[in-house]
Amino acid sequence: MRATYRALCEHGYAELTMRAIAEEYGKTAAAIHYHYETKDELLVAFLEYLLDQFAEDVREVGTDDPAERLGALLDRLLVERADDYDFMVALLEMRAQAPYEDAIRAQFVHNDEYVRSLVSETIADAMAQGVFADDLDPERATRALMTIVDGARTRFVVYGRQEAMFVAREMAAAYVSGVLEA
Amino acid sequence: MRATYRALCEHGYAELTMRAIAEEYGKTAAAIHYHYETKDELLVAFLEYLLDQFAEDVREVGTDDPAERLGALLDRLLVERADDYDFMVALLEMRAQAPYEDAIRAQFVHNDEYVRSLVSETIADAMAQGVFADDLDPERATRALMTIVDGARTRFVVYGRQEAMFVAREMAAAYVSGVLEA
DNA sequence: CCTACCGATCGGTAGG
DNA sequence: CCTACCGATCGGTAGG
Repeated sequence: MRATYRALCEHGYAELTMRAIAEEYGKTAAAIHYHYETKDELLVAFLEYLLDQFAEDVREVGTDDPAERLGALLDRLLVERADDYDFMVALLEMRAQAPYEDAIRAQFVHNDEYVRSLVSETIADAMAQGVFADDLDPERATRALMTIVDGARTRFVVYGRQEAMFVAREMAAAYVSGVLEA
Repeated sequence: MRATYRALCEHGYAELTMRAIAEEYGKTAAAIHYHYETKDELLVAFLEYLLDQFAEDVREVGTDDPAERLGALLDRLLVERADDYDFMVALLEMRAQAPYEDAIRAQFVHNDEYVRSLVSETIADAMAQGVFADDLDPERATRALMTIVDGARTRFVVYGRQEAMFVAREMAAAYVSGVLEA
């Protein structure tokens, strides 16, 4: 998985070969086929590995106070990823395969549902405590926030500007205080 | 260019071959090399063709009233693209190459600067008219709106859900009325 | 712009 | 998990 990650970062998905992965692995290409029957199977396993790191990252936010917790979640999703350009590149490379590989799209859908449930429940908690407006649709607000997150990641990778993540964090904060707390 | 577009939509960037493009073109692969020396050169020309369609789309927004014009721009960037899944897929496929091809990244940067200038000037006009708050940073507000736009496009393609575009349009509207007009 | 073809490289496998 | 190798396909070109 780590060898696949390094090979993907170096070559990009379009130029990713079993031989390049094997080189990072320090073994031959045949050795990889011993563990994974096909290239497709390897890449599906790799995406699971990649997305698990995302899920772990947001799952371990331990704050209880809902408003504070929402801020911590947004920090995890935006600020703490601003240092890892390679990771964001790897993510976009895999995302671009979703329209052509159902198994890959399904993994992204599943991961997105998980992250959204964490955010959505936090917003619902804040509403219950009266910190947020009482006429919100938590799922809709969550989708709005995830749109910011995915926009920042895309812009970070395409334009190579880390700043995109901080602009997004500010914007998310403005949305929370300007719309959710209204 | 049209043949390249069709071949890209059908196969994705990673599986895009000169032969597949030639088949859509209705000629042989050698015929393409008569017009473009290399595959890279063809794809750079193709991206210019693709991004020109975007630029044309937003350039022709003719409304004068700044607040109305900003709404029209956002409609062009979000709502009117909600019917063209293939176009958004083609865009993401090319975007994923930006980290590995400087020429491609440069084209995206240039296009983004152009679109942002249109939005930014409209926001500045609205401020001058007193419709928007007088302490805004138009460029910063524009980056925020573009983050929503790019997030929606990415989510539309990755999750295959057109709804992402409409959620983003609502969110952009909430940002305009909740932050810019505040 | 086609026919015919090139060397290089691809994903994958047999046999050990 | 390696050596050795397979058929298929890649981007690109010579000659017309």
